[in-house]
Amino acid sequence: MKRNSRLSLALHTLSHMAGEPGRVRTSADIADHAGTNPVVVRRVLGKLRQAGLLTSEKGHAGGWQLAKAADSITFADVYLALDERLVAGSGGEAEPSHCSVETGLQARVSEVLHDIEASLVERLRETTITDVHPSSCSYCGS
Amino acid sequence: MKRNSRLSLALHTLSHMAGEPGRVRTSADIADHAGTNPVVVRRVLGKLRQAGLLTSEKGHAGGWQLAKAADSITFADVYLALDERLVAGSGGEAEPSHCSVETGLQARVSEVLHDIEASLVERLRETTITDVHPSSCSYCGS
DNA sequence: ATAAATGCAACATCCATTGTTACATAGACT
DNA sequence: AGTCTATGTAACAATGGATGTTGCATTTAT
Repeated sequence: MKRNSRLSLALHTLSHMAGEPGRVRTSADIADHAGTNPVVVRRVLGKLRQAGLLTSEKGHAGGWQLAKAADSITFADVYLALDERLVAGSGGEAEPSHCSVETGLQARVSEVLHDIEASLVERLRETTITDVHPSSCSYCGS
Repeated sequence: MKRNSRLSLALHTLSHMAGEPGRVRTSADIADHAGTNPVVVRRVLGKLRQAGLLTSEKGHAGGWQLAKAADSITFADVYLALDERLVAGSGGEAEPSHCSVETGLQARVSEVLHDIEASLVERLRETTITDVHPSSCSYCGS
């Protein structure tokens, strides 16, 4: 895994689940397929569960599963569930500065970044999890 | 300094220069005002010089100054000169994956991020360096 | 010559993300 | 009950990118 990894991992996993909705997957299985660690998987998917996109069951035969129809989950839902900010600096406020140039600057830049972040979310809202599942998929068997 | 720092430093410095175009500033002066290090300043401003936005002179009485009119320098020029990518993952290609789901996913996400990056640049193109210089500025005296 | 500036390389520090280990807890099966 | 397998979570290690720092060569005005 490298960059953008939380969002990639989340979308990747959800997409596979969309291809085989009934199947319960363990974090170990998912981690193995994604080339990462079960704890990392649980961290990421835990956020999706908090957002109501997934359910998890503990104990024997436990694991993870979609909480709702795949075509009702958009990329934006996933993105927002993860608290990611792909637009650097679009969250958080500018530090106060004694310099009026700096202050005015930050205000302008922040405004632009905030707008761009919003339009990113709008774009992500156009795609659902079902939109990316190809006909040939060795993992889910479809 | 914290995050977004290269762009902030660049815009901040250029804005001050816009208020007093004739004045030559050393990297030490600039670093002092911005609360950072002269070497960092030279690194950042060096990129702006490569892009033709600034000139620098070595030796005694050397320093930095605008290479062209402040109102002909947009935020986009500065942003592009720095090779920053404020939209994470919008640059670089996806790593090849054995998994077709992953591949399709990356393609979609990359497309969106690329578009968003482009619209960020468009937004930045709307503002020039002169647009952020306030009437009261202790540093440049204007 | 000397002083003052940039240019640049090499290294150190910091910080966020990811990866790892360990363990408590919960549920299914015998 | 007891065991096995899973999640949940905390604590810590490793990694990587950005920033900060030091040192020195080079250039230029005095």
